[in-house]
Amino acid sequence: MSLDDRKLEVLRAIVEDYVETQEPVGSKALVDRHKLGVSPATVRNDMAVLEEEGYIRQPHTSAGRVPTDAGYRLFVDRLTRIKPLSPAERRAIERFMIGAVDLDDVVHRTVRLLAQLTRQVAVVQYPSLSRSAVRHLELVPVSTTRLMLVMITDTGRVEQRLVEMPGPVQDGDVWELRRRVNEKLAGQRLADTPPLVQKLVEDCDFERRAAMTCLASVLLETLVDRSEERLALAGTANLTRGGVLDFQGTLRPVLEALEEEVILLKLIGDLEPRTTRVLIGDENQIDNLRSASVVSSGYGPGTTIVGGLGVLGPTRMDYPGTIATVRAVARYVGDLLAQN
Amino acid sequence: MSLDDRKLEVLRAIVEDYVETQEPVGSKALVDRHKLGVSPATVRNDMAVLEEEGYIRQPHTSAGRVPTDAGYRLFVDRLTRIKPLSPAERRAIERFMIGAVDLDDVVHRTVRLLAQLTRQVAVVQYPSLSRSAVRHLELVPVSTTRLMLVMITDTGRVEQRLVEMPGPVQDGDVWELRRRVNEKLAGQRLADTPPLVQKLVEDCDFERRAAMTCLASVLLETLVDRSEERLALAGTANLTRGGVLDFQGTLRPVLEALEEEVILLKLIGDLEPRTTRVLIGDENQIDNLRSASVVSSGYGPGTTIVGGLGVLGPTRMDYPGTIATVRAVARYVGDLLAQN
DNA sequence: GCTGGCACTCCCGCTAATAGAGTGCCAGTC
DNA sequence: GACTGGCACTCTATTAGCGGGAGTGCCAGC
Repeated sequence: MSLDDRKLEVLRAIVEDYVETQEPVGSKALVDRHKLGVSPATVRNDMAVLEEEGYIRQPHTSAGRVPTDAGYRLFVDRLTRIKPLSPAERRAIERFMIGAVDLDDVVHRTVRLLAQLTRQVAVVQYPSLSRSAVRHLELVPVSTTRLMLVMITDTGRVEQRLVEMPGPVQDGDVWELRRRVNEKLAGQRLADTPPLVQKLVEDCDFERRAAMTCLASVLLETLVDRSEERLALAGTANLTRGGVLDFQGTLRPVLEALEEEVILLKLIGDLEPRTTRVLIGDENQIDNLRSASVVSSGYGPGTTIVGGLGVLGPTRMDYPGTIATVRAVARYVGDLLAQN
Repeated sequence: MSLDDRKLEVLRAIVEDYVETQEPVGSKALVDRHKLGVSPATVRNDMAVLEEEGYIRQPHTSAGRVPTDAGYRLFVDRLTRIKPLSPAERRAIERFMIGAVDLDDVVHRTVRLLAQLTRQVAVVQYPSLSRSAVRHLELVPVSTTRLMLVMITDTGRVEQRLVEMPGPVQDGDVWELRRRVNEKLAGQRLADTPPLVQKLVEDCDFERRAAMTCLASVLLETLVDRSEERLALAGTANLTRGGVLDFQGTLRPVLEALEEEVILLKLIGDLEPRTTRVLIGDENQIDNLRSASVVSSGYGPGTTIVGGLGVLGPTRMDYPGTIATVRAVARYVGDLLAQN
């Protein structure tokens, strides 16, 4: 038996009411609040079917119905009415972001904004290094045998790292190294650099070979492999909304998960351009976040993606609203980056 | 009536037991667990006095006693037996910190280490800019009219900021600006720079005056005033230990406070060299953290302080252990910085 | 295929009763 | 004078029992 239109309508009503009231919703309450044009008994029959199909369930016999993860899934995929952002929200975004002064600032403002608008936990990934291009590499001597390597990318990220040289380096050497490195790497996307770095060493004249090898290993190891991703987080206090009801009793597992960068990156990583992804319940594959949903989106100038951002909350969340907000913020940040 | 030795001993026993069991402690249990050499009745009399003096209280008639903030205060000030770190803990510190590769790494490892060892929320302040000295300033052209200003400090912090120039700048100009700025500011403590920056502008030849003015304003505004402090936070999941009993019901206010940089800075700021500060309950003057205590310490090379770090938990915390750990970690990080 | 009616189930909130822990006080002892 | 054992008292936490109510499933009728 397939689901006719009315059954879908019933499902939508259940989701909407449950999200709002946080209480199992019964047949009577449903017909009262929504003009379904049929009697409670009919709705009950529909509910029985929806339950059999796995879209809703009863916490216990003779309680109202609650959506299952599958129910939310169906709701998000087929029943979501696009909810345009209110003018107030649009204004809020602009007011919040205006005057952002550098990348750090943009990211911090964004994450706070998201947390505030959605009233959930927000996560913003810094522009990913591997998807950025090198704008300039700078070498600064900090002692006779140590250089500070500073990399500036086109997305505004600045990464630095100390390089321990094999022996004392002269100003002239630094100059030469800087010239060569920039010549080869400036303008290249980070992801494409490893072979170029390799080549740099090979092409180097003998006397600077050792120094360049040092530099190259730091370049490879640090700027590409390690610490490649950074994150900002905000709004953890929002987890306590809705009492202890969401997240089955304890926040502990959720808070633990939020401390793991790897987990967060997984949640908001691997996104398709121009789409907003919704992971419901254990779709996110993370044990600690069984009862959480994640709405995420990639951002970047134009249709490219340089990083991800998103929002985490209880499965019982306002999907249409959250999706709209996340999408709008992602777009706004992308435009902001495009201006640089 | 003053407190004789036995009464103090009773207070200590109460604090220790309560911290361990999280339950109000009664006279009988006390004499059983500690060899006080007197009968429960006697202890009860002592308790009555301690209560009158405000060091302990009863949650309700005929329950055991619980320490008040004043009780903890007395305990920390006069009754704390110094608890040396276990060899395992020492090893843990070293194992954790070894291989830290740059400042970011050091700070992140430190905050995680603290959270893990104390099983509380940990906060680490990045070396404060105002207490750092400029090691080098670098100017990197990113377009014809924009420079990236990068500042490297002796504490390892690297700050960068985009500077919008009044007009196109040539390589030679950049060179000259860089030379002048470094000549004047390198080696200076950040706190001392404002007048020097002022001087830089005044001493500048006419043709570069406009550019230098621009640069100077960014130097002042950004590197000294704004974003001067950064923080790392870890271990929020530890707030959920001890159920909902600590923090009177909700974590909400605590989580909210932890999101405010200003508040955190206040908690671990203004520290005396070589001391560990303990703020108990509302001694910290922050409404949201009435039922929290903070143990903090300054760190830095030698006896100087370049930043603060600390731990936040319920007033009912293991003070001797936490104090020892915080102190040890602060010292370790200080030594680490001294090596650079 | 929809509806009204009805019996049934189960949760929730209320009250009452009980056990237990701990106290304060007092009279007695060293 | 300080300490102790004994005792009555108070308050909490737990358990059990008992409607009220919301919601369901099913069935007969339209």
